[in-house]
Order: sequence, then C-alpha cells, then structure tokens
Amino acid sequence: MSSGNISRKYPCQDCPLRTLEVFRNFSPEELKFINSFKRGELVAEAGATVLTEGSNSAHLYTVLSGWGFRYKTLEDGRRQILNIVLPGDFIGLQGSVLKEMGHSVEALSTMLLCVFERDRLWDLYSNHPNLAYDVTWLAAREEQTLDEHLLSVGRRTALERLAYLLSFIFARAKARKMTKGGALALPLTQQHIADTLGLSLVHTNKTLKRLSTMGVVRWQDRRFEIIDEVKLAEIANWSVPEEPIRPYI
Amino acid sequence: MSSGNISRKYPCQDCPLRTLEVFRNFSPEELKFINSFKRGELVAEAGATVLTEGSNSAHLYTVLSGWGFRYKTLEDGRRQILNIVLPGDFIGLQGSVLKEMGHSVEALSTMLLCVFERDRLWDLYSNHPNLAYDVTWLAAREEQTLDEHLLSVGRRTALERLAYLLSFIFARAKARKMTKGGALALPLTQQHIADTLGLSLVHTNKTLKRLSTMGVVRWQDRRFEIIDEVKLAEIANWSVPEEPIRPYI
DNA sequence: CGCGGTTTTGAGAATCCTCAAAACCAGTGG
DNA sequence: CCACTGGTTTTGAGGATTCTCAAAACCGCG
Repeated sequence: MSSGNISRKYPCQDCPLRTLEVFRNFSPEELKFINSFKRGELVAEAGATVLTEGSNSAHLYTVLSGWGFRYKTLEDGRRQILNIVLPGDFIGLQGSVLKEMGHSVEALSTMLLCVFERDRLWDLYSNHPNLAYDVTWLAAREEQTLDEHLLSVGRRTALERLAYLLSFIFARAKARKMTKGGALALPLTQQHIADTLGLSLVHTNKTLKRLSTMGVVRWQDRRFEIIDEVKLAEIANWSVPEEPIRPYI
Repeated sequence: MSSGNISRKYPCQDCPLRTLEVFRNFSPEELKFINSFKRGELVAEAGATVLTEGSNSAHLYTVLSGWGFRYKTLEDGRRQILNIVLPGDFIGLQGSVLKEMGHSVEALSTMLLCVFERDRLWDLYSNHPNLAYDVTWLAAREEQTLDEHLLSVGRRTALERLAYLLSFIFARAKARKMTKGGALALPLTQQHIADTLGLSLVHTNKTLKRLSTMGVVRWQDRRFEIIDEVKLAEIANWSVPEEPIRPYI
C-alpha cells in the first residue's frame, strides 16, 4: 500500500483469470456476490509493500496478475520468505480473521490486485457458505504448502531444497500458463531464492551453479529454464503433485 | 488410528476444557450443534498414529487432553515435526477440505480426542457461519504459527531456535494450565526437539546443555523448567505474544 | 561512461553434522 | 535384588556443509 492507486472496477464475471482450468467454475450467483464484495482494483509496483506485518489491514486481496512474496523478518533484518504469491492467490486473511498480520507481502513485479473490504467477510460467511468453504480451502492449502516448505528448510540439503523450490514454483506457474515449454520468466533475484531456502546468497549461487553444470536447469538474466524436469524432482526427493483445482475468489 | 477405541460421548456442554479462559465462550446453541456434530471419543496411546499423510481420513478431531505432534517425512526417513498438538487443537482439516492429508499426527502421550464426521462439516458451514468462521480462524492461526516456525528454522541459529521453541511451547502450555510456575512436564525427547528445529540430535543436545549452563532453563528427565523467561525470549529474538482467545470446537 | 544492483569467485572460518561409544535410566525377568 | 534390555542422553572427535568477508565481473540504464 506504500504505492499504487485504486482504479475503477472490472466485472468479476469477465475476469480473464477464470478461463484457466486451475480455477474451479463459479456459478453466476457466486460471481455476482464476489463482484459486489469487490471494492476495486489496486496496482502495486515491483518493490511495493502490499501488506505489513503487525498491521491491521482493512483489506483483503486477490492477485489478478504479477508476482509477490510473503515474508517475515527478525529485528536484525534477517528475512525469511514464506511463500511466493501468484495470480489467484488470496492474501490478507490473517489480518482479517486474527487480530493482525503475522507477515508482510511485497510485490516482485507489477501486481494487479482485487481489493475486498474486510468488514464484508462476515457477510460472505453468513450468506455464502460455499464461498466460506472456499476461503477455508485456501487457508488449508496454504498451510499444506507451508508444511512442505518447512520440511524442506528443516530437512533437505541445499541442493535438494533448491531443486524442490524450482520445481514447486514451476508447477505453480505452469498451471497459470506463465511458462513457455520448460522456460519461465522469474522476477526473483538469487537473494530472494536464498531467503526462501534459508541459505546465504553465496551458497545459493554456488548451488544454482551446481544444478546448472549437472544439466538440470539453466539460469540466465532473469529467465530460468528446466532442462530435465524428472531429474529435478528426483534430486528434490519430491514427486511433483498435480496442481489441484482451486477456488478463486 | 492404529490403536485406540471409541468410547461413548460426554456432552460438550460439560466439557472441562471450556473453563479455560484461552477458549472463547460458546453459546448454548453452538454447543448444542457441536455436541450433535461430535460422534464420539477416541483414546490414542503414546506412539499411536492418529492421522496419516496421504490418507483420506473420514474424521476430524479435537484434542481433549494429551500431547501430540504433526510431522512429515522424506522417503529416506528424515522427519520434520511441523507443530506440537495440544488440548483444544483441531486436527484433520486438510483431510476434509483438500483431497488428502499432507502430514501425519502422532500421540506423544495418551490423547483423548473428540471425533467428528467429515461429512457433517458442510452442514456446519451452511448452518453455522459463526462456527465456520471459527474453523477458518483456527486454520489462519495455524498458518501464522507455521510462518513463525519457518522463520525460525530458516533464519535463526540453533541456540535461538531452541530458545524460541521452548518459549513457544511453554506459552501454549501455560495458557492451558499445564505448567506449574516455570515448570512443565514435557513428553518430548530430544529427538523430537531436534526434528522440530531441523537439527541433529547431537547438536540439539549440546545446544540444550548450553542453555542450561547459561542458567536460562533446566532439563532433567522429562521435566523442563524455565528459569529466566525474559532471557529466553531475548535469546530467541522473540517477544512472547499473548495467547489469543481461541475458538474451541 | 558511470552507477547501482546482481551475480560470480575465492578463501578462511563457524556451525552443524556424522560416527561412535559411553553413561544413564526405567522397566523386565530371572 | 540384580542383571539385562531398549531407549534416551551425553561426550568426544573429525569432517562436511554452509557462512561471512571481500572483491571482481557483469549488466541494464541514465
């Protein structure tokens, strides 16, 4: 919210994201409610802070386009990236349901966000149980993802962790049609990768290099390419799961 | 479910846990519904597996008493403990809402669990929006806790991590009146601690020893005592938050 | 051309790990 | 009552991974 402005809306019924098969089909009534729930759109430039840890945001957001990340920091600045935020993700729930946000969210590229009023969440729960269920679905799914990340950071080696992360990000991006073959334009720096993996920048770089020389991935400028998808998952000790059909609010 | 049997119920209205102030007061109607939602009680002995990763459990549970833990493992056996399960916790939501459980749950001590039918969750969502909201609250809270753990495992040193974990567990136990002064009977082995922190057993032991000689905690048999609560939180780089009032389903 | 941010490389140091064995401890059976 | 057993804790020691520090190379952009 440190930058960006709210533009006028765009009917949810025509939302371009809805054509993706990752997102479940919503009924006209559901769409109508969501459209009324939506207050407007917001553009966040790369680097902008969308949500702040400790704050009590009055809004909830759905990502229409662009990349972001959720993170927490220690007082001395050490940062841990908790998850990557992609189109379709619903963010800010913690701030609405609990007292305050436990994490921050920053844009990695220009992000287009749908803005919802926190106060109307209760309306959603009382009158649209199916959507309420969807919100819970999203929360449970995020939890599952975090579980996986925690396993990774806690128990996988640097190489395994990196392979897992790349595999994970690629699968998510692919389901959103953001990839071209094995290639993906990643707006992440190696510092971001390091902060996601719980590693230092230097070691992350060396590990990435190692994956390159192994002929599994390629990384130039900000493009990243998977050469051997199978081997990548193998190194990660991870079986890439189907991206489940998700609700998109 | 590998052990344990289902006993006959016990009205939720008289649930002894409800007297704790950590749990928000429920209205008679809410209690009535929960009571009808409840199918019975289950006893899980220490070491029993309550929920299994990859399974599609037909049940949800609320912990009445005892300790447990959620965890995931890699194929080669490396284990990461994701969180400690304490009375009042609601487990198995992932299995109900998503296709399948992403983690397992094991009992650390004899656990008494309330069993709920997964199929009736939808009933809860359609007719009891306040309870549906509570379920979401619990999911969001668990997510917040995981965020904190991930920060810890990814960015804190061994000493900081341990201090954080002990502080965290103590605070949760305290809110449930399971502590006596600074003392707490912990059914965890150092191996469990290690698997929670993402450290080796040996290093965990040495770090624990270090905290002892620093005069911050004491650890004998399975009892654990906090001597200097302030210093512990300080080492952890963590400000012990108030345990929020939570719903208890 | 110069600048700021990012990536890359080198090198020594610290944390944390594995291996191995001893000490301890509660429970079990002789 | 004591030896035995299995699980847990403790200690020692060498080794690997990962870290920090430092600097160079690179790269897009004004």
